[in-house]
Amino acid sequence: MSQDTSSLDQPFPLAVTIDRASGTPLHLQVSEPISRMILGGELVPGQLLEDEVTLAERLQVSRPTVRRAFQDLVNDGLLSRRRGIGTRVTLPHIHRKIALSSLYDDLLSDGITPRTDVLSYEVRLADADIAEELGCARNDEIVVIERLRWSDGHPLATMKHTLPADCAPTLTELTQTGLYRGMAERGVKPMSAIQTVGAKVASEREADLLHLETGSPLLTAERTAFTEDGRIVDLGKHMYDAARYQVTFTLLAE
Amino acid sequence: MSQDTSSLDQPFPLAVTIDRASGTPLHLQVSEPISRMILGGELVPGQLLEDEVTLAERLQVSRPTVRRAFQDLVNDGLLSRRRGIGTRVTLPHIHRKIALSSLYDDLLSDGITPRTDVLSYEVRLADADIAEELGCARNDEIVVIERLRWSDGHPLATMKHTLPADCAPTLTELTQTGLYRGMAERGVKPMSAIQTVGAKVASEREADLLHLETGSPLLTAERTAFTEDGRIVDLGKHMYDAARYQVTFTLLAE
DNA sequence: AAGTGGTCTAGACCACGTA
DNA sequence: ACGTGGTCTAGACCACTTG
Repeated sequence: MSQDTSSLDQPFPLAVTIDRASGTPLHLQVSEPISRMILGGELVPGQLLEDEVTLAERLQVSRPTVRRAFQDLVNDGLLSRRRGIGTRVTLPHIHRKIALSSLYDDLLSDGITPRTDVLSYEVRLADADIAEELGCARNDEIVVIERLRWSDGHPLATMKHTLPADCAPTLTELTQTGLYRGMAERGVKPMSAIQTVGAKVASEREADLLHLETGSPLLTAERTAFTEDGRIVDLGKHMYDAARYQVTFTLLAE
Repeated sequence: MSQDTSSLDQPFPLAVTIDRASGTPLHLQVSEPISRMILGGELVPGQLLEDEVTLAERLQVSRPTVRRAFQDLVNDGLLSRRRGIGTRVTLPHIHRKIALSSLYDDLLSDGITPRTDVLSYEVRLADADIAEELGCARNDEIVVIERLRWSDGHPLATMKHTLPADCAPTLTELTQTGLYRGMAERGVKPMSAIQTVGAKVASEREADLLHLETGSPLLTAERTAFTEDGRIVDLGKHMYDAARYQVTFTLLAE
């Protein structure tokens, strides 16, 4: 019977300290350490946390402040709360919502990958179709880039980008620092993107580029990236070797 | 110049009324009408809303209550707020986060689709591998179901499910009401799922089932569905005709 | 009955963007 | 200087779950 009262059911003594002199908001001083402990594995799924009243007293902050911190963590999928029950760390699969897919990684953090070749870099004028897709005017200057991404010594993906010329890095910047970093240096920061994933079989050209047989399966991704003010700053059409690349994400009911 | 002060920049006179007698929380009585107006197109992207102080006065509720309502809508991606600026309806592409993908639809609302054939329905005992994947014990009873989903008179997907026997609908229920409804009738409600999407080419059997040529591209989805308490209640392995099915979703930075 | 989270109030002060 | 949202407080009452 000594195992019946599992340590999971004992409120975890959260090692959180509040510094009222630091500029950071109190609710963040509460939520961030907890978030780190969960993501770092120090706080395991199912672990019960202190109730909000007790924690507020202990930290000498108001209850709404602790509530705000806990609620943010619930919205991030790290905690789950039930009235009359308490607050617990959610089950691990939910956490992946944070980590997201590797497709998401390459939205913001490329240039880190070991090798990305630039296959072509063209400056053109937008025709009617491109203008429509990019939400720009006809004959606006655009840049079309084709790249080949490598991983573990093998080609992993072909990536084709179409973007307004004023957002695009120069060819030199592109090869040296990556696409999104080059855009950031122009003050262009994608804040959201809508993405469609599908499948096709490799054409002869695609197979050549990716070192595959013609007819091999490819995972396709079409992504439209937006800045905060709604401007379209990148149209990406990518093709991945399906044998080596998949997309994982979490779905929540409701 | 008369167009410079666009109607978007005039605070929208929100038609919200508060009923303190109704049991529904005040913050919902504020946020839900706004949500409906945005999703319904009545409130267009870019529209400025009343500031929270004014709205709180007008509705005779406290400022934190209005804040709570607005913050929920920000978390849903419907509003965006900037200090010193105000609160505006976000740009339309963000709203799709709500609608999610059609893969998500068939997580919870199948049985609505025009036709789903049951190809096989087997009761087995879990071997070591299945037990591992399902998080159950070896030799627990499990049910393995194969189905074929149709759309517009053509087969769209093969769907294979493995689930604990006590979660599974009977064959009769399955054919009459659909899988997830049958599970719901057993009190089994999937609350979240983790899903991996990839691509492959059709084998001879898959091609036959889907009325395709061998070697046609297929979009694959493997989904593990969980109840709120973390129990695994469905392992799905699905294959879609890539020519007719894609997955769309939204990515947000940070 | 006791303990939990859920809701709500009426203030206060601050940081930021604009004019 | 002004108006906006961001943060914080110290209470209060309610609804749900468990012993």
